[in-house]
Amino acid sequence: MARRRQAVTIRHVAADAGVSLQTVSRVINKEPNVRPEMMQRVQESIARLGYVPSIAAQRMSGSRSYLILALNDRERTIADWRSRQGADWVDQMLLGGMLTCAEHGYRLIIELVDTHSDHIERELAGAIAALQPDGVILTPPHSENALITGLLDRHGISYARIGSLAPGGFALTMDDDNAARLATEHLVALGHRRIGFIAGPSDYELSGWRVTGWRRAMAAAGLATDDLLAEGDFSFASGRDAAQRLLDSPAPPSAIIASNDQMALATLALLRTRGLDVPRDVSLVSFDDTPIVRFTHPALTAIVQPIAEVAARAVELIIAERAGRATPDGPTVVPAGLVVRGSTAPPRDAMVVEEERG
Amino acid sequence: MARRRQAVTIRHVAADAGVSLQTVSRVINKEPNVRPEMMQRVQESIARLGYVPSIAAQRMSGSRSYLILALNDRERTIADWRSRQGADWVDQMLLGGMLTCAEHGYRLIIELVDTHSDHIERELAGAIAALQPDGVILTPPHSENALITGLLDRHGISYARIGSLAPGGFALTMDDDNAARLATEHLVALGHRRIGFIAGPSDYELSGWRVTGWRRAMAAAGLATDDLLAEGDFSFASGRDAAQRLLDSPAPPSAIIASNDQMALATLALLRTRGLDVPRDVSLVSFDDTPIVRFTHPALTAIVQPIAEVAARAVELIIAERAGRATPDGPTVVPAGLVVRGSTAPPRDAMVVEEERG
DNA sequence: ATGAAAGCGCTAACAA
DNA sequence: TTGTTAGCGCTTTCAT
Repeated sequence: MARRRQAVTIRHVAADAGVSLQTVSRVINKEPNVRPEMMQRVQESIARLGYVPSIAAQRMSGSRSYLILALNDRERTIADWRSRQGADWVDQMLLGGMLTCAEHGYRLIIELVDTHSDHIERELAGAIAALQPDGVILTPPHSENALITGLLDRHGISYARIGSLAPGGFALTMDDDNAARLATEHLVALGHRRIGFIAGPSDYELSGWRVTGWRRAMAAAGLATDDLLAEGDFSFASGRDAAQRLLDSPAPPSAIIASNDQMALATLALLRTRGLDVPRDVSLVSFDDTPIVRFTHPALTAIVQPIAEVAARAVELIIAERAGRATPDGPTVVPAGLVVRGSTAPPRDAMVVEEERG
Repeated sequence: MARRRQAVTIRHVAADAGVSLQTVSRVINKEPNVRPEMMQRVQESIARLGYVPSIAAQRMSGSRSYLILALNDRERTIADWRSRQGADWVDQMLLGGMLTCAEHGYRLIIELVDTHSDHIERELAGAIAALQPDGVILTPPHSENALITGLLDRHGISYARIGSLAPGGFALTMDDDNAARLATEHLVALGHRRIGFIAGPSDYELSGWRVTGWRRAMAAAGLATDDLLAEGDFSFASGRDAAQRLLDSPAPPSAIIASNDQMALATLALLRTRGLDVPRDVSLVSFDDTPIVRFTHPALTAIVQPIAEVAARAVELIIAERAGRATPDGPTVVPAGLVVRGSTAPPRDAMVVEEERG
């Protein structure tokens, strides 16, 4: 294989336009101090020759690599891919992040990192040394990882943390407390009074926010939350256990909100096993709205996480900072939504009351 | 932002080990002509300093960028991501391709390209100029695109074509004809004699292979295929139309094989609309085995496409070629499998016969 | 507002 | 087997 060189370089453009390399560079980088007529002449040459700057060369001399790294948990991501259960977190990140990158001439590279802390610094340091990314997007459960943020701070690489409100970098959330409130209010409006909540693990900061949202909405409706909270770890098995605890309590809930899809599916399966109908006997709301919850029977009412949009915003923040544009001080909150499907209905007793009335 | 430089460069390593830059370079690239003791000394320095070569610099001087591009159809990919129907093609590509890349120090970058031919050359030429990838993986329907392969040939970039048997680059298939044969034989073994086939669009070469596999298996079983073939374009709507044609024929099939999941789901929905039970009245087999077909009622018997493995093999072929290792001449065929679920059963008449016997 | 020179980190070609 | 030299394509100084 011959040594591969750039077909068209800045040199060709400079020669074609009859200007110096610098002028071309200035045009490429939209720098000031170029007369409009010069700029146009150069841009015409660029278009005519089909010139595209080499990212490698830009990185070599300048400070930009036009690369943004999206860090995802290795174990969980690979497990999701292998199990083919329809989790589409990475796809949604790509949808929002990659397309937004493309708009600005950047590329998004998915990078998997081990949670195990021995590896994490070496791995990330290696990726940084190899790629010299202009920015890094952190996703749960790494958004709060001080080892990671410390490393990035030391390297002067800007980063965005999805699902975090901590200072340092750009914090973005998907409005978790509000989302839980939405789900709770939906059930309250249907007439439910005992609404159980299956929380996620506490190493995800957003788990707490969701509990808070549920608690607040319950309190606002004058409802108690004692004995109505169970914690899982986002896995199917833990969801089943949590649901079991809720259902076995002296006064079981007439509706359950699960903090993610796997735990909601586990709850659905358990309810079916016990001969309980959804939504007639128990209503069920899921977080995430990954593809599969549309295909269960009944399809699940779910909180829609705006993953694509939050990824897009994260990219925009990183690029804006590098471009020297103003960026917000506080966290960016992208609102979540609620999709009502077949798994929520008025509780049994409420229906009886209605029937008695009628 | 300060001009960001490499923290540890080849220079530091050379100084630390007391050798020349070139010797370090040779060790990094596993080149010959380095004494084992030298090599070890250098490797120790590399480990101690935590040195990782800059991909940008490697690309600048050498011929390798350690980047592999995976080309996917823009429109279809974005539609899949947005619709959140569980299509996990990209995930499976990442699972196989990215992890294999990582093993060899490469990175996989997903690149979306427009099918529209005006754009395709400019876009790809731009991506090549910007990234100078060491290899490109083509996926259907671009695997056979002469505009693309011509451009890659001219640039001397090695490429792999998934779902193609054409010469030029590395051809890989997922054993489509055999897969269709498997599905057909499964139905034949259950006692079906009229097995309908919904083909994919003809711009996907693999559509034809699947039809061939079905035809051969039918012929081998002594069964006719007249009036049992309908063509769709992989979309839900086209699947419904095709299923309609099959079911409205004078002698409708007792089993249907659909060339992808969307068309299978459409067939399932149509059958339900017509009050036909799956699998009691009609058996149904899908291609692809994307996540959702496990959650339909009944779950669908499906051909499992080894997307991850074929992506892994594609990456390996590209890397092997660049490393000067031997590569196979012919196409690489990765076998597909069949997962039997609830959508296939003996046909009604066969059951009647059995009942009469019993 | 424009240009010339220096060098980023690394490897290919050549020399020793 | 090892080291030296000359760039790769671009952006940063610093001149003009």
